[in-house]
Amino acid sequence: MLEVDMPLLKIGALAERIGCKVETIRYYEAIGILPKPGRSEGGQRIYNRDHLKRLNFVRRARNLGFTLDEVRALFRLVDEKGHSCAEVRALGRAHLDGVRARIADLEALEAVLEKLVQDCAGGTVPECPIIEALFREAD
Amino acid sequence: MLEVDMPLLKIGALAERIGCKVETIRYYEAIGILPKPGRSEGGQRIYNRDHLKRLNFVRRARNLGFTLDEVRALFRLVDEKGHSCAEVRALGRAHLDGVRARIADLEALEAVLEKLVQDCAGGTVPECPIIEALFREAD
DNA sequence: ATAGGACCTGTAGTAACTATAGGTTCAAGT
DNA sequence: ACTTGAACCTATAGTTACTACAGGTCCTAT
Repeated sequence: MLEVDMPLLKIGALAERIGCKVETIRYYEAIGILPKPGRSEGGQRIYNRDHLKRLNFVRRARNLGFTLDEVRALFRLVDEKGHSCAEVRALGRAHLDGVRARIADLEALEAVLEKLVQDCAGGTVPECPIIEALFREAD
Repeated sequence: MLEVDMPLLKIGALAERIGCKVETIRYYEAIGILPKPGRSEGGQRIYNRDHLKRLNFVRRARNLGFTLDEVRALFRLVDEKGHSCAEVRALGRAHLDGVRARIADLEALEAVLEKLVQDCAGGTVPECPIIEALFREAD
């Protein structure tokens, strides 16, 4: 019962389970996002349930748009005892603010592009309003 | 009247005029986005009105979220004779579609984050709903 | 004449991976 | 037991669009 009875995975199986590339897992290990796993006699990485959970955490957080630095911060909160849920929420809220700012930027851009594309009817390139708009305001 | 009577700028003045960094201009030249300018006797870059207009074009397009590859494509349409405005519009429309897709993604993400942050009340980290959500669905 | 700011080239660093090269280990089939 | 080939290993380079050095040269004003 040393470590048996839990699913031990090699890197390929882990990658498939999580739905990411093998290289990504090795990359996360190299930059210290994931702990170094044990190795087989031949030197191949062997992962246990903990690694699986952590990798899953990282991928879910990444899908929510958190940066790896933010993931690191989240892990610190999880691993060091004595942190409050409020601290986690603060990180989440800051991230949400960033997301909203990006949405606003993109929507402004969408409006400009929409107008540009609408104004562009037929004609030839020299009079194309999109090109005009891009060249405009130069000296 | 060889080339006099138009404002000749050194790289620093050009950068200031456009509002970008000197290094960015040299970078654009290195990757072939901007044509190589003339040089002074001492070897310093000398820019004319054409360079100014092109750099302005690049920066405006970048601000609208076009990639440098898209800018290259736009320049090709401008420089090669015989292209129609419709081709430009097609590029613009494709780009607009990309922007809209990104907005949709971010809005979905916003909804998830919003819910996560709302559910997170007080308590300690082990029971924090954000952390729970991130660890969940692992084996 | 000289000080120092602007310029030069070339290289490395950023984020978050992805891809390649060249070599080893493992598991299945004969 | 042996062989094949997939999966693994390390290390390095490439991606995007810049930014930031380091170490040296040029220009301009005093």
